[in-house]
Amino acid sequence: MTGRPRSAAARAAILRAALAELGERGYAALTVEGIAARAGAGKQTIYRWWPSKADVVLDALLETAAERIAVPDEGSLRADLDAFLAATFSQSGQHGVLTGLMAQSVLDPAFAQAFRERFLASRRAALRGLLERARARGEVDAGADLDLLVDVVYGTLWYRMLVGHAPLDAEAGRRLAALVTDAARPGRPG
Amino acid sequence: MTGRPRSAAARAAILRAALAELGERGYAALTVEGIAARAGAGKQTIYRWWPSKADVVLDALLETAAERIAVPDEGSLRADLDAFLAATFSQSGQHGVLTGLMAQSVLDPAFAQAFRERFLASRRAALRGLLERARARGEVDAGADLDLLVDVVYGTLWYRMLVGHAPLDAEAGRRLAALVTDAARPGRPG
Amino acid sequence: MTGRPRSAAARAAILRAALAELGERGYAALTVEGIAARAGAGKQTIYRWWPSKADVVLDALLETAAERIAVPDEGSLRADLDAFLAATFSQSGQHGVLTGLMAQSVLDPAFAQAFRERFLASRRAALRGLLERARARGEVDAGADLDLLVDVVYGTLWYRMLVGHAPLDAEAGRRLAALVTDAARPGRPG
Amino acid sequence: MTGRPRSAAARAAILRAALAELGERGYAALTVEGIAARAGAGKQTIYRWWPSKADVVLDALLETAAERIAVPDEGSLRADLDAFLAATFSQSGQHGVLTGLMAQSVLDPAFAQAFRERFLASRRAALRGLLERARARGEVDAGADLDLLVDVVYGTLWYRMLVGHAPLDAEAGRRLAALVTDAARPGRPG
DNA sequence: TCGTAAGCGAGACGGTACGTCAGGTCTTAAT
DNA sequence: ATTAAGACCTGACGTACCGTCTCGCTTACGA
Repeated sequence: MTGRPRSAAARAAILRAALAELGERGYAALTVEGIAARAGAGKQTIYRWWPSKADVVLDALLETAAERIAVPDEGSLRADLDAFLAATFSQSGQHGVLTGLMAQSVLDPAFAQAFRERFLASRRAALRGLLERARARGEVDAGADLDLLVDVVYGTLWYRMLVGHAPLDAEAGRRLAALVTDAARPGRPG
Repeated sequence: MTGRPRSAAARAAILRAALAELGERGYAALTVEGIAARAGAGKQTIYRWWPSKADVVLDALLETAAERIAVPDEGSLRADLDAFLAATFSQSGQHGVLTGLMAQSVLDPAFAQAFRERFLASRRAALRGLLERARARGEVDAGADLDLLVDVVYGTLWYRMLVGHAPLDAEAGRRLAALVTDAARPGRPG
Repeated sequence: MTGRPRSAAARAAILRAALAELGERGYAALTVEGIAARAGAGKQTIYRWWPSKADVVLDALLETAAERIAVPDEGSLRADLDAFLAATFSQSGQHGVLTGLMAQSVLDPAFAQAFRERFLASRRAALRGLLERARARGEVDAGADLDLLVDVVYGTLWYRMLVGHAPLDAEAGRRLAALVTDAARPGRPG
Repeated sequence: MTGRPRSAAARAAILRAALAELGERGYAALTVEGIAARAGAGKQTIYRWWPSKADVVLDALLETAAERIAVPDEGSLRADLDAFLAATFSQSGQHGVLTGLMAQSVLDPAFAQAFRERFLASRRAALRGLLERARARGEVDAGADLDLLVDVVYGTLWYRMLVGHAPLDAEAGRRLAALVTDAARPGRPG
């Protein structure tokens, strides 16, 4: 009736192997066979629990401690945005993984939903919370479209990550923070 | 010594087949074999002239008349941006193709360069030209980071195209145009 | 310390399921998983008691009442052989099972021994007993190689079952009985 | 229109590899992957030309020079049969291959037809030709069922090969030859 | 004008990975 | 201790495409 319970060891080994393969070979070269072989797991065990290799990577990513979202509270919108973007930009080692997941999300609608709901949404919520706090302090126009502001910030980040035509460094973060702070200020035209 | 020249018919048939497959099956299901079969061409003919299937799609896309970039000149930045975004958003039928190419560009660095230089660059240049005209008219701060503004506009567009969490309609275009116009206005803090 | 005794119900369900699968799908498609699923038994229960799926089938076969060996005693060798072959041929519904077991016995030496000792041997002994009785009556040459005669009879049967190039009907039985009766007669050259 | 022609080298390498794997591991352990790997061929190349691994083995077997059928002509039925059986028994190294093919032929009807028509039929025809010659010489009863005689000979051989309960040596060949010669003699009862 | 060099459709080739199936082993809770 | 359930590792299956390679056949140049 009950059956053998799922092996936590196998799950951990698979997630660990996925990250290792990602690091060594990159997202494009990732294969289910490779992950299974490195994890000492059967392919079936992967297919039993994850619909695609991208879901494995997503789970692995979400379990990484470094993935915790920093929500700064510096007292002013500008300082908060600076800190938020600096924290986000500092994880540049994961750009390859993130863009790989975004690519997969384009190619596989089922994964797109998981990616949106389990990864992107929490980051959007964090940034939105930051903006809402600023609005409560009167730093953001009461009628501002906060979702659009979130999209402007993350859109610019993702666009540069994906296209790679411009740097994602501290200076870029400061300029983007300044632009957004200004665009959100009270009294702007609607 | 010269040999038989390249067949324009084969080239056209291949591009046509690529677009047809794209339309019927979507980017993820695209295969070189499928394109060749539908075009009545040999696979070798494709590999002889294009390094990857994404390059075929890119060529096909660039040859589409609808792909011509509209660079409006309405007399004011706000009106120009409105028109520019409206024109861009109206091509929503191609979102699947565009996001597919972006995905491919993540997975294949060689294609990424082609995509950046042959597709994205000209669109960025068009938008930048629009902003430069506005700056010459005094509608944009002299010290504004025009490249950042371009990234903000295209970043937001691509982000919404890729994630699909928010609409890309006329209203969204107007709000984005308003935000950018305001952020670029002279006298804003740096 | 003795633990739960073997479940007769499980054993019966497994044998029943094996026969049912055999009938519906044929020997080649038989799987331990399929038998277990249909029997509502665990795979382990099968592996605990039978070394291979063929052994399950062998047990199932040996338990079938129809499998009882008819050893006729009609008073003459010819009549006995006729009856024996007629009885054997009449079980033509089991040809698929029998040839399946013979195939398995080729592919698995461990099963081959079980098949030989638990199934084939008793049938050979029955036929040999029939011939010995005939020899005691003087219908068979004292120096005849009874084992060879048994092989000739069963060899011809199995060959036709396996190859399927010629019928195994009443007429074929009579001809074979006549041939063997004649070949075994006293006074034949050695 | 034509396409690249089939590679004779690949075909030969595959047949050679199949025989080598057979010799080293036996029929039961034969895999398409193993054959492909040893032949340095792609699996698809095997699947393109042969419906199953057994068909590969059959082709390999038919190409072996040692497989030529010896049809002796010694002047008398008894001597012919002795020679025929001796020649057949001498190829005992191939028993494993032959029984493997017979097993496959039980499990796969499509292969059964190929095995019957391309392998068994020619051997049956050779033996039948030998018996027909004897009948023309008056050594075989005019009304004898030659097909039954062929089945008796091959049936006995196959039965001993498959079951392995009795030797297939020169002495066994002589006894079988004697039995068949006697059973076929003119004037026997019908 | 005619050879020849390259392009062309076709399709076989060696590979890699896919997602599935079944094998035989193991680990639970329940009996 | 045995059972049903079912997860586990293993290994082979047959398929899909990859990118390369030969074929026989055009086609247009240039000697």
